[in-house]
Amino acid sequence: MTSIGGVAPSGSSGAGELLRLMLDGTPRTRAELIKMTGLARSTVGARVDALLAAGLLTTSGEAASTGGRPPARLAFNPDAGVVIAADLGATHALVALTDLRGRVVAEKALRIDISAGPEPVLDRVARTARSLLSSTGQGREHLAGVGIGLPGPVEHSTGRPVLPPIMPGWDNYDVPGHLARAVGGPVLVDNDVNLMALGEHATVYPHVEQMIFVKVATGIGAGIISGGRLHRGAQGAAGDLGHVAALNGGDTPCTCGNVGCLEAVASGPAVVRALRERGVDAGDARGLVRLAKQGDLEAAAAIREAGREIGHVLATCVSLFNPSVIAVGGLVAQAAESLLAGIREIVYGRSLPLATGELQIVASRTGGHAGVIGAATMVVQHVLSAEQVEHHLAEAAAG
Amino acid sequence: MTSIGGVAPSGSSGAGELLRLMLDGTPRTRAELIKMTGLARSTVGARVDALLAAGLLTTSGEAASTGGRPPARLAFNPDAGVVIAADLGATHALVALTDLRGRVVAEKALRIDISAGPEPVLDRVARTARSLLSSTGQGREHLAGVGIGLPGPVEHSTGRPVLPPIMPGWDNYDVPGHLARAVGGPVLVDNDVNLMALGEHATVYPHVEQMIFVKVATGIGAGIISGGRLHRGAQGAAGDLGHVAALNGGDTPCTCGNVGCLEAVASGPAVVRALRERGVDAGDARGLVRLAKQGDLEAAAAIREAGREIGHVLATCVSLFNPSVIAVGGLVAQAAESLLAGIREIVYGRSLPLATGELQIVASRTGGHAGVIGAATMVVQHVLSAEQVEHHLAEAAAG
DNA sequence: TACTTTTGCTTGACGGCCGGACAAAAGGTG
DNA sequence: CACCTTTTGTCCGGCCGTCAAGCAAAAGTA
Repeated sequence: MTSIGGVAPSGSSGAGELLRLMLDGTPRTRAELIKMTGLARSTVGARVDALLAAGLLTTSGEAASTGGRPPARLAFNPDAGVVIAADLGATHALVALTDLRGRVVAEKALRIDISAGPEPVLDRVARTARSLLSSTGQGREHLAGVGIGLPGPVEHSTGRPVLPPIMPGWDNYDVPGHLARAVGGPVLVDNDVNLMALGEHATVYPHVEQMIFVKVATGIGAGIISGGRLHRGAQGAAGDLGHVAALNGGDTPCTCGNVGCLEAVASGPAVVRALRERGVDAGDARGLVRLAKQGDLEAAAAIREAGREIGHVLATCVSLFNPSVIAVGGLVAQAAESLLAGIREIVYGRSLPLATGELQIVASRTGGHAGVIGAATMVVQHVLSAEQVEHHLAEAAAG
Repeated sequence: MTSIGGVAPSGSSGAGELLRLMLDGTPRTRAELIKMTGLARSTVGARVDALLAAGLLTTSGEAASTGGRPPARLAFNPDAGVVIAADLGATHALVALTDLRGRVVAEKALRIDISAGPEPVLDRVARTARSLLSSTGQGREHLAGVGIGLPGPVEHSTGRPVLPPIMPGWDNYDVPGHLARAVGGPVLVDNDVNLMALGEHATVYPHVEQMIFVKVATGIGAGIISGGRLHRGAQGAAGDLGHVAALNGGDTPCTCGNVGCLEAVASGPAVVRALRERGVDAGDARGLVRLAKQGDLEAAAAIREAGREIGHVLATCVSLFNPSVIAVGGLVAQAAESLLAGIREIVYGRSLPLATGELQIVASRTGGHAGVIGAATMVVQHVLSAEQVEHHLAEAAAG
């Protein structure tokens, strides 16, 4: 397996591609793999051996015999490594340890102040990550990588925030360098909403090619899956729906300095404000959701009205993008019925039948964990890419 | 080269990938190819030989000597085959014969009536295609393929129109089957605006990853390039901007049955109508453009106002998509200054700096040929994909 | 017990790619 | 003119991955 000529061998083992077939989690027999890949028995046997030796595959019982020796079932082994996944907001952070399937094994919520700057915040995240690793008995050699979502635009290829509006001191900071030193492994960074989209897509809609994930909380943002892959845009700024002009935005001032932004009329704080003007004091967004869940009609109506405003923007997105699924998450989406009702009312009424015919508008199913699940998914997709697996196996064989 | 076991050989020659490097048109020496690919001299030599034998590469002079034998320059040979490209509108069609670079060699404009149904229209296109082939002395053996753009949604994988609003009788019609029988070769079909986006991208912005092409004519539509590839959407309905709600759409009735659509206030006919209400009769969209080019202030103002309406919708698209380029084409865009001014005014004023910082909003450079160039590009990208080239070379070696 | 099915392992063959070697081509230099 | 340098074009032996085929073992069914 060691490369003789020093040049990368072009006829690589191909075990990585075989592993990718198994990443959906369904166990398969060797015979099924032979059928799926079209490879020879001997080839599949050799690749399965390599993956079993690396611990990336395990045997999981036997299938029913059809008259002879029962075939052994092979399955992807999600415990071949662990991932540290973190989802950072303005005031809260969630740090989790997941398996290679993106399932949360252990987690810890932190109160943070993102405006304190990158060093103190990332140091606390790193400490929490190390304690999660040691409390679950995982050494650093089991760590496959670290994924982290930040509440602002990120240049994914470098892992650096770019001009984030609510993260003073973070602009162009080397997040991967810091976390690699403090925790280890490859470190991948992205915008938090992008990761929520990635997580929702990977765990709930793996076969959907086009979808939009909308987060409605303090801000409003969207993550876009195009052709089964995350669409990040030219500057990593795609999905920034918060500062689109709302239909009835009027002169409502927005934190961005402009007026009439969607975020100024349909975000959590905006709905709380609108409700206060009607004489109902919900306190904050959390209180708003509580009221709505208790059946308060005023709160439900206000949330539904926000849904309509969001729906007008999403109608344009539907016409432009033609997704099959719109998933809505974020704190306000916990009062899902009202919000979805408002969104659906406008989107289905306003878009063309061809685009809405097979469109589902649904609540997020990953709930509050969408961010960390997405961060873990991002790491797993990187680490278990065909090239990375080939590389790993080659090193294991050489060492 | 013939496959012994009947199974596709996985260790294929790889000449296709080498050809892909040459598709940008720049001539290169063998030494440069060796550096770029990292392959051995002998391997590059063998692949170049195969491509030279197939006519896909040609030698194009010598480079400067650095003291010894001057290296021979190799270049992609765009005359290794021809493509029939057709762009169909409601009343006009353009049929062209292009080389493998997408350059139009010969063309013919037709008056058609798309509502006459697929058979008579496609038969006329096919007759024109055959006459273009014979008049340029090209036999069917030189035909690499046929590409055709239709004014409605198309399921690209099957080449069948899906519920097209202005093409009665075309729904689910087997366009590729008909044209393959009547002309020959592989036949690829797509929406006309998608093809305009593809053509503009391939010929003017080949390295741009995210862009939007907007066509403003009788209707308004957009083609989207995401990650360097065409984004078609879940039902092939992506980019349908014409029936998005315009900001000042009011109750203006639209042909789709809804009110306030962008197409109802900013398309060519809509601007002509608005102008007539101000007492200026431009006749049709062509007359409108003529007036604007002659310096008529009323016409320019009306077009600019249409640009503003389009700009409001595009501002949302920019926030959602974060493209690097928006190219504007179609008949009305021939009065580019006024239209672009209106679009820029709103988009740059309304979107966030991060998204607009490197955004170019420009007029289409492919002009009236965008559609056929895109159709040709679609065929070339298919025919010269690595797999197709491998296949072609293998057959040539076997036969 | 005989048969079937699946696995694990081995063997011979083939094709792609590598590295090296050598001749030819084309220009510069003494 | 002879000689050197650089690059190309071509050939050859060898390595590696894959394939097809075969055989023994395992484990269940008839």
